[in-house]
Amino acid sequence: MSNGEMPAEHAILGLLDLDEGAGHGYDLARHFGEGEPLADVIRLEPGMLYHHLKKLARAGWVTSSIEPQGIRPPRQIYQITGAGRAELRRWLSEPVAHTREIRLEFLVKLYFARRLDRALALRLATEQRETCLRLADSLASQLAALDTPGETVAPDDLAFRRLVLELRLSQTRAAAVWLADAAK
Amino acid sequence: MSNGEMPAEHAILGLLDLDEGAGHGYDLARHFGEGEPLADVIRLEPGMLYHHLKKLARAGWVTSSIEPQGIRPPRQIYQITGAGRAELRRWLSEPVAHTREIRLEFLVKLYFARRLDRALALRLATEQRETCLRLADSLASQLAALDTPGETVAPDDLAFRRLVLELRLSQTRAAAVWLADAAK
DNA sequence: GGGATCATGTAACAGGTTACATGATTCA
DNA sequence: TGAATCATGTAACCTGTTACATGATCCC
Repeated sequence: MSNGEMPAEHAILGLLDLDEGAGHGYDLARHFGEGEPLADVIRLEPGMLYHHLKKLARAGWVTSSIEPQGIRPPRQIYQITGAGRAELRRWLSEPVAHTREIRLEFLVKLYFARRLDRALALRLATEQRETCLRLADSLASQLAALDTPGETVAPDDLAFRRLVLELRLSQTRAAAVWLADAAK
Repeated sequence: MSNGEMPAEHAILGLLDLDEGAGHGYDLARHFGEGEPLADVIRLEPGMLYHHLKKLARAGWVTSSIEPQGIRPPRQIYQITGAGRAELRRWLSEPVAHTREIRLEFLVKLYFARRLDRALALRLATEQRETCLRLADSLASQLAALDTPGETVAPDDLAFRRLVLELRLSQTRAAAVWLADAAK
């Protein structure tokens, strides 16, 4: 679990929290469909959604109860718990560790932080930017270290390594610039 | 399978092709270990490596034979086939479709293209850059379309959508700039 | 004697995709 | 008559991660 902290599960928690703390699967699924802002960021098929709801229940972050509907099929109503809310806040307050996680996980965090608590969203974006800047520094020094050779490396390998680091650096810097804007 | 065309399998094909067309699992595994240029780009644990070798054999891209070693355990020697070489070339000549695939899949392509055929590497990087520029155009026009409102959207949703598109655009443009350098 | 190296894997688990099953109801 | 909506899921499959199993030999 080094990598990626279940953005889908937390998105479900976030949706429940926004929607007065309760909802059912079919209803939640609509938020991931065509035209919804979250659909541009994370995809979630019904199968996985119901799977995640059960996982959240096992973790104690939601509870469920059945609501009969008369003619229509009965609904499983999921209710976010105190522990669920605490977990959501914890998750929303932590920036992601890697540049590649910005596109999906960070954007999901940002979406919910913006609706739940504007100040939290600003703090999140600011800290994410600082994380990126630290990463950029590290990449820049790795790049510099390539030119002061310790062992002899094949020149072709060296050129390729430089390309890899330059790509990572440029992506990370671009993210930092964008984050300065997102933190407004 | 909309997404990502098995970079690990193709990396194995590429290693076999570089190494006179043949090799065994343990030997291939070393190329993904500490300090190797590919290790910065793609991770491949032994378990998955052996799994991929069997898949490649089922696809007809490699054949295998056992080489007894006397005292040491016998080796499964894998040999790339004509079909395997053709598949490798096809894969190496196609840029990736999405910006997020540049970091892993495109870099693997670039690594092998550079060692196998310099002209191919330049063509690949150039076409990848053009793909990125087209994507950037599309994102820019989606951004512009946000300001000419068809339906009424919540202003908060609109701001979030703009952020998402701006992030994708900045990442794609950064990749295009880097690719101009990589195509030299 | 203990750990690294050689060499090939299996097992368990986590996450995700695609497709399908059910069965009533409303709408064109 | 047929499609879409409501509502919940299962099944099969693929990719990937972590950890372990085997058993000899080489090196400190």
